[in-house]
Amino acid sequence: MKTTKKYGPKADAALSLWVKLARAYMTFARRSHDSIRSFGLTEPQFAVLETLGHLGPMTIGVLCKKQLVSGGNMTLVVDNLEKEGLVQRIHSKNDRRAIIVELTEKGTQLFEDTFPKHANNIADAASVLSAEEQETLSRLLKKLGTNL
Amino acid sequence: MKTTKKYGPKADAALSLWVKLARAYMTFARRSHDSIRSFGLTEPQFAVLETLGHLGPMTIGVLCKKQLVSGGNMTLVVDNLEKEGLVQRIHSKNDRRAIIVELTEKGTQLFEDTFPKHANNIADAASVLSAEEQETLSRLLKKLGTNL
DNA sequence: CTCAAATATTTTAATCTTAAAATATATAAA
DNA sequence: TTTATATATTTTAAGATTAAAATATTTGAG
Repeated sequence: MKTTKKYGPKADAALSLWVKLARAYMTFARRSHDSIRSFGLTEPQFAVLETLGHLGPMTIGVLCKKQLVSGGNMTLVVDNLEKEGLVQRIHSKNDRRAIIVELTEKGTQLFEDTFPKHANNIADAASVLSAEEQETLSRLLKKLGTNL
Repeated sequence: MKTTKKYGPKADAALSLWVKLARAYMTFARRSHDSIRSFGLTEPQFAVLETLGHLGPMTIGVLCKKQLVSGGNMTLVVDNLEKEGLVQRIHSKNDRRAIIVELTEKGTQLFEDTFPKHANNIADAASVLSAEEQETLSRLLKKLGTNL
């Protein structure tokens, strides 16, 4: 969306950048969303599956930090995955406040079946950019994300 | 999040890019969110205010397309803005199915009071990047978003 | 003129998301 | 040992988000 008003050149450029970042993210997320839905999961559920599949069991608090979501949200997402039999909650022996979440056999199977497809879908979506452009974009996004 | 498995160099690079895009977006959105909350609005509400403030009254369908959200969602967001007295729904004379949403006097005032502050906040958040880097990032994001 | 197809918005059900508060437990200071 | 502070997760309330279905209206083919 192009503003018709001016807020100064720096602000205008930053607003334009923010709009492009939001749109690129939302359209990329839409595409990711469509393929994940075909696995019978929502994106936040798939994100948890992916994190546990790649990094192994972890507490709900660590999942929250990695996914950048609140504890209240993660409780519900894990509830729904548990309901599907894809993960299980295990009380930590070291800290009785803490819950460790791990994939069940079923969850591991679903992750191994679906993630390569998802990876290919993501690669396809990114293929409009050359390898160099992807590297440049990654570097600038990382720099942008660091300040915030 | 760095994957420990390999899905092929192209897929790995694309996955890494997607993670960085998602993180940059979410941390930027977090910052935007914090300043908008101080205006007593949520981000989707502010997005509607901003769109109507810059571009003038428009139908709910057009708002949906610009904001990349569903009709069910927009109905609720506009409901809440209406409840706050910031917008009003007007039945279109040209098409009795269509509803035109426009800012009230109160909504216009709030938009004019808050948007410059928001613009400055966005400029500040983007300032970690030079003007050239911002231009490069904008160009690559636009290219990425076009394919999707 | 009639009717099928398309469109605009709303409604419904389910999931996601946050902030704040509550509960239980761990940690560290006194 | 006691108590204040911090931490982990859950609960609550409210708003956001989608997909699908429903309702009302418009458009265009026959």
